[in-house]
Amino acid sequence: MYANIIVDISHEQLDKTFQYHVPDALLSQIDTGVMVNIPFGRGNRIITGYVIELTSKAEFDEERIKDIDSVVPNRVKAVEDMIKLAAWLKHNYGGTMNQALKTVIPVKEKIRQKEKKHIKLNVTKEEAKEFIKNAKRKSPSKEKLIEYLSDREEADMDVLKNETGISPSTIKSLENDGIIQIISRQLYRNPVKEDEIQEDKISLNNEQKNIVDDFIGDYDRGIRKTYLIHGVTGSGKTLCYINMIEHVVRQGKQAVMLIPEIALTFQTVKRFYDRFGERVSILNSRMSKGERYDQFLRAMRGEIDVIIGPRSALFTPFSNLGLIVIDEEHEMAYKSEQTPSYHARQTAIHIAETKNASVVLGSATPSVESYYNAKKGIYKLYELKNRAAGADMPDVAVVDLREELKQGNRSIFSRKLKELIEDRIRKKQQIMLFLNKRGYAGFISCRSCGYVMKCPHCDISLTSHNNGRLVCHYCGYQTGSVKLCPKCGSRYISGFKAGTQQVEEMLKKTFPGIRVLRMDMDTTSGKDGHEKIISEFAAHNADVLVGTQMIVKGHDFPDVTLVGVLAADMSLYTSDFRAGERTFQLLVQAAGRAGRKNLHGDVIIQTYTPDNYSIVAAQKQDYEMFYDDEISFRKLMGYPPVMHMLEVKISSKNEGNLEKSCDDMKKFSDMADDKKLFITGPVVPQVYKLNDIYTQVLYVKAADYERLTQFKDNIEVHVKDNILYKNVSVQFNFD
DNA sequence: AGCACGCCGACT
DNA sequence: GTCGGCGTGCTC
Repeated sequence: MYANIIVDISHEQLDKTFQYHVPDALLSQIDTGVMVNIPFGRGNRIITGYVIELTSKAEFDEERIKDIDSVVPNRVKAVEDMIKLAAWLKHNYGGTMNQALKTVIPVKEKIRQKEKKHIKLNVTKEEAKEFIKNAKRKSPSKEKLIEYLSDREEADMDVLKNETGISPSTIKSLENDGIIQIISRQLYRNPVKEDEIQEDKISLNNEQKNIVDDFIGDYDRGIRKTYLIHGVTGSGKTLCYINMIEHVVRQGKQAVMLIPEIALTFQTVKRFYDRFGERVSILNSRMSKGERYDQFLRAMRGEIDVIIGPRSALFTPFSNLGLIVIDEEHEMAYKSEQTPSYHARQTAIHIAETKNASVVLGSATPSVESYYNAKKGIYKLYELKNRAAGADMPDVAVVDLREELKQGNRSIFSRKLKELIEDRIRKKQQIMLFLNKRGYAGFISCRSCGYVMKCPHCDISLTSHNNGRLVCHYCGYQTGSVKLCPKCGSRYISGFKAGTQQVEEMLKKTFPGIRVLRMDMDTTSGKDGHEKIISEFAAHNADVLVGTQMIVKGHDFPDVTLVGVLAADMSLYTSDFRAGERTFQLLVQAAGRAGRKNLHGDVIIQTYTPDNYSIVAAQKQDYEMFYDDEISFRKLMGYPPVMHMLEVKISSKNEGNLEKSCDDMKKFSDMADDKKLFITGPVVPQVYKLNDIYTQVLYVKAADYERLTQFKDNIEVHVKDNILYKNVSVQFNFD
């Protein structure tokens, strides 16, 4: 038996696995994650490493494989758990063990940044120079180093190496001579700090109290399971989470609170600080890797009880985890886009099982998966049906844009929306307009021949921006505007659908004097662009906020009493099986922005397809109705959660290679005779070419999830070291 | 990272 | 001819 081991040395060049032989005597003690002592290097000095994989096959010159020396006693359990978790990720989502480890453990190079090494003279300049003079032999390198150090108090090791080119062995040698001193210093990075701590004394209302009490009852009886809180926007889910977490923390356990990145508002953070003070920590994408690594260490040392962060916060090494909360659990952000493409919900439930913790999911529009599981009794379902502050639900109206066109209204604002906008301006209340599209005028097409301007690298339509240039959103490719159709030469080539910029211009034209703020990828690219726009709008520096998805998520503006969805269909047209679900979620969330205090809210949904069930259900704000329609569609088509689905992405820069491997991949279709697997493809997806990389996709469906992971394993084995797959990458995406 | 190998200039 | 400094490359 052999063990693949990662060496516990923080250096990039050693960031790979080494294979060791497991002596029979240790066989019973060795397992994935176990920390071992191994002989390493020419001198066979003993160092520590972690077993990440066991295999019977030697993948290295057998003559040169050494034996594991021993198992380390009193090991750090947290790290072993992390490695086991990485192995689980690899098994369930594919990819290599190294990729899995990197998602779970902060990458090594960050450790180097944390421990900055400095050197300084241990003796006076004169003594040092004397030493060199009296040395038996000349040593120019040492002299250079002493010269360098004479000029300054102390020197940064990295800088010194860069500037003088002095090698480590010179430094080492001088240290042995006692002339210099090497100091490694821990760099401290302080996480976000809140100055004023105010007690959040808002008490739970009855609905919330019932839920929290029931959860606490379960918890104290030792019941650990997954809960789903289905609560309308503004029903006070966060307050429930805080109370649940508090209960768990009081028992000396720790909690993870996951939030979709964009929803991490200052308000939410503050509420947690108010309750838990310094023992809360925050992770976010703007933090440096080093800062994140510090949070990792603080958690490991037991300095914090609660961590709030995006999906990666799941991997915080708590010693006694008691609860994982996932807010807005339906969000797509919980699914990783890189290999291993794990889903935070599924992973959280797995972690909770291994650590004897509970999971609480919360959403106003639960994912179909979660609701399905709740209905089947796998999760416990809690409902919050009322808005906490007592505000009533807004009125939602659907406007048929086809009808508007028939009546001769060719503007992007329906008559009803226009009327309400005027009304709100008069009342000095605020308006949000939501458009699921970025840029000035969407794609450019020829009205004569139908030709669409596309990116030569990505095969997707180019978007026209205000400056007249055409831009590819995927790769950033740019080109000048076109006057004549490149295909038929017609002059009738122009923009098609409205973008946020155009909406802004139309607003200014239609409602003279209106103050508009726009929030989309273009205006928030700056450092604090996002917050700046939010706070300006909150301060009433504008009447209307126009934006894409990001405006419908998480921000509360008490004076917004009108929300307009300009073209609800846009998200319906993306071609994946979750399009309906996403549209419903967006519409409900958009609607949730209207009328939060004691002001009544109105929501206008403009659409070309008013009969679509997602839109009808959104208009009624009826989740059950949406769910029933959606789940029968999923059942009919065999989509998740009823069946499970695996997407195998085969991609390559070389179109020929891709073609060959896809041909080869077809033979896996034969496995479909197995009756439990349904395989289609490989097929060419909508985006065939992206950043000069060609992709084809194979879809596999099965009722049993494990069948899919088996299938994935088969493919991984088949592809490995197969010349047909040279320069071809294969990636997996479950459900 | 840390060690040993081996080149090369300096000293005997 | 030998010794020691110092850069380089490898580690299952």
